[in-house]
Amino acid sequence: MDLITLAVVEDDAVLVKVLRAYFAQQPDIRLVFVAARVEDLLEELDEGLLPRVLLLDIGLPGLSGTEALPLLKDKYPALEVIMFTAYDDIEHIYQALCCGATGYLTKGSPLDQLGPAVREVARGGAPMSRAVSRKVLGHFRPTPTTHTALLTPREQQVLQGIVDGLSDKEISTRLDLSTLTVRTHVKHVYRKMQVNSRTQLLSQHLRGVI
Amino acid sequence: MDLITLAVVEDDAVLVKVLRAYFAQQPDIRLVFVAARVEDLLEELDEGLLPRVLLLDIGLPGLSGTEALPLLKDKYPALEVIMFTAYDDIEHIYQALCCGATGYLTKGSPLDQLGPAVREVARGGAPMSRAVSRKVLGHFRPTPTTHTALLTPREQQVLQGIVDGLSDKEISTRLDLSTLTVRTHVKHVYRKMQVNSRTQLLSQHLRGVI
DNA sequence: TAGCACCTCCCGCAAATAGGGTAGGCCCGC
DNA sequence: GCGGGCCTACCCTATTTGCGGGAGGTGCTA
Repeated sequence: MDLITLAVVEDDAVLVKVLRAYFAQQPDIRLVFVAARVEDLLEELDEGLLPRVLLLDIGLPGLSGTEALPLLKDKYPALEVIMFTAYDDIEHIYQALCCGATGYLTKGSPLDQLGPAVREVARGGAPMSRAVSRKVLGHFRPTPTTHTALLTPREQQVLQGIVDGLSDKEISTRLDLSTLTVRTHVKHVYRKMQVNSRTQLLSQHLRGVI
Repeated sequence: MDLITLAVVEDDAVLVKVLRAYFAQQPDIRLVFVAARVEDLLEELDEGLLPRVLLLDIGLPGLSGTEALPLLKDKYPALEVIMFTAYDDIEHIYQALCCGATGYLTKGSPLDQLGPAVREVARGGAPMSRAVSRKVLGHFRPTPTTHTALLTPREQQVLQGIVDGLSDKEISTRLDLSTLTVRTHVKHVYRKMQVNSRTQLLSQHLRGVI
C-alpha cells in the first residue's frame, strides 16, 4: 500500500495532539504538516512537499477553511481536501463541496473513521459522515415531503416552468393558458411556498429546500 | 448488532446465487426476499415482511429499477434502497438519487463491499462506490472552468447576491453600492452568462451550468 | 344543495427588471 | 502617455413581475 502524505489544519491544540497520536499509529499515513491557520499552510507549502490529502477545519482564526479552499484548489488542484469540522448544516456542506472538497467529516464521528477516510479519498473516493452523505443526497430530492405536495397539479406545472427559467408568457405558451391564468397560479405558488419573488423561489430551490 | 432484513431484486441468476451465498455468511444480515422482477416485489411484499434494505438492480426485464423506485418509496417510505447496477453514468446515478435511492453500488466493485454498504445504509448512511460518490460531488462543482471565471470580482459578488435570492436593492445594500451600479453589473453578468433574465440565470445555476 | 377546492380569465397599479446608451475615475501595462 | 479594463453612477424606455382584487365554470362531497 502506498504511503499517503497528510496535512492537517486545525486550531484546537488538544485535538491536534490527538490527531498526531492517532496518525502516528497508521503505518500507511504520514502526517507531514500541521498548522493552526490556513495562511500558514498557504505560505509554507510548496510543490516539493505537497501532501496528498489535507484535513481542513472550517472554524479557524483568520481565513476560514471554506474561504481558503478555493485558493488551495486553485494552487494545488490535485490536493484532496477533507473538511473536518463541527458544522453539519447543509449550508456549510454545500459550500465546501462547491469549493472542491472531496470529503466531509464531522467532528462528532469517531476518531477511527479518519484513517479509512484518508485512504478512501486517496483512492479516489469521497468519504463523508453518515449524516453528511444523507444531507448531500437530500439535495437531489426535489420533492421529498415538502411544500410541493401542497401544490395542485397545475401549480406544480407552473412551478416547473419557473424552475426551467421561463417567463410567465413562455409558461402560458407551454401550458396553453392565458398569461393571466399563469400569473394567478404563480401567485398561489408564492403564497404556498412562502416566498415573494421568483428569485427567492429559485434560490430556495437551489438550496434544496423545495 | 441488530439483524438487518434484506431484499434483492436481480435478474442474473448466477449473481443471485453468489449473493445468496455471500449474505448467508453475514450473521447480521438476513436475506428475506429475492426476485428477478420488481413487479414481483411490489405484488408479494406487504407491510408484515417489509425488509429494512433493498438491493435493487436497474437493468431488469419489465419495469426498470429506477422506474420502480418512486412506486416503492411511495408505498414504503422507510425502505432503504441501494441501487446495485452496472450503470455508472451520471444520468442513471442522478435519476436514482432523485427517486429516493440512498445508496449506489456498481457491479464492478468487490463483493465484500455489499455487507458494509447494507449496514451503512441501515445506520442512516449513504453508501456509494468510489467513482459514484465522486460523480455525485461533481454535481456540486459548478465552476471548474466555466463562465464564472470570466466575471470580474465585483460581478461575481453581484452574481452571488442574485443566487442568494436578493433583489438589486438588497445587493446594493450588501455591497454598499448604488442600485444603479448594481444594475450595471447585473447587465454585464447577463451578457457574459448569455442569459437575459434573472430567472434564466438562476435556472442555469440550478442545473450546475454556472 | 351548498360549500369547497380548483382552474380559468380579467382589471389595475406599483415596483422590479431588461436593454440600450453615456461618462468620469482608477489602475495597469504597453 | 495612452488605451483598455474595471468600478462607479446615471439616463432612457419597454416589459415583466408582485400584489390587491373580482368572476364564471367544474367537480366533488358533506
